[in-house]
Amino acid sequence: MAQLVDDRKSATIERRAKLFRGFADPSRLAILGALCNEPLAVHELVERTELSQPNVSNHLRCLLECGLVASDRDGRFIRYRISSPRITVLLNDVDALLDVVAKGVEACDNYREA
Amino acid sequence: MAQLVDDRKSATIERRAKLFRGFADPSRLAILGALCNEPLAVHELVERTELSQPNVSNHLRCLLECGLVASDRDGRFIRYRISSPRITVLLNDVDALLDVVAKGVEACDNYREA
DNA sequence: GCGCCATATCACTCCTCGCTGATATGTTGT
DNA sequence: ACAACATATCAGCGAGGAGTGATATGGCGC
Repeated sequence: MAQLVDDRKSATIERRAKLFRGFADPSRLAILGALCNEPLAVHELVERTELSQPNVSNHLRCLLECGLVASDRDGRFIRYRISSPRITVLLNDVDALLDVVAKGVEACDNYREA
Repeated sequence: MAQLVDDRKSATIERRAKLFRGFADPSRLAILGALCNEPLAVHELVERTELSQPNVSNHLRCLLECGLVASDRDGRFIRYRISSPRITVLLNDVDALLDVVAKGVEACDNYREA
């Protein structure tokens, strides 16, 4: 039983970690940030994020698989949009937390200065 | 000016990404999760998370530098606590988002099955 | 002061993930 | 059907970071 609880707990933690990893990349954040304003096609995302096209496509595939974005075909374009307003909520709360800890986060050199 | 805006925007993105990376690790999530309930000393965290002591200390240093946790000396113990309730808010947001996308996240194999 | 416990630090290895460059698939007009 | 554009896929490279083991520091009681 204790084991069962542990398993459930760690399963939750693993899921959380995996979801956080989805957000823990500047390229994906740039894409999600752009999509929070309006749905966009891939080539539009390439323009705005200044990332390479394969790079954007790769990230979109990941985000799509994870269910963080959805896609609709529109002629030869494929238009992507965020799948849930909860994503926007999450990003806003991160900014709120950054209001408090931004200095520390920037100073922390345990991983590379972005 | 456009350049300035770009710089500001990308600086925001980099900060967000760095903060997300802080949360994007099962060990740190286990530590933060435990601390959300009550302040704990290092050896207590070691017991509950079943991580090695150096490992816990390393993560705590990082979390401390980032300002996500705070510490108080208490005799020979050092008691750690989360620094802001916004962290709890953020973790709740993630769980809320997981309610929607959990299946997709687990299925996504672009990064390793936690 | 000495041993003990609590915590921190460091060097090292391994693994994961992001980016690139080339190429494939698909869709639309003519 | 062909040319042009939009998007997806894949192999390979390179870097960042997590964990371990050994060791150092620091406070406490006897």
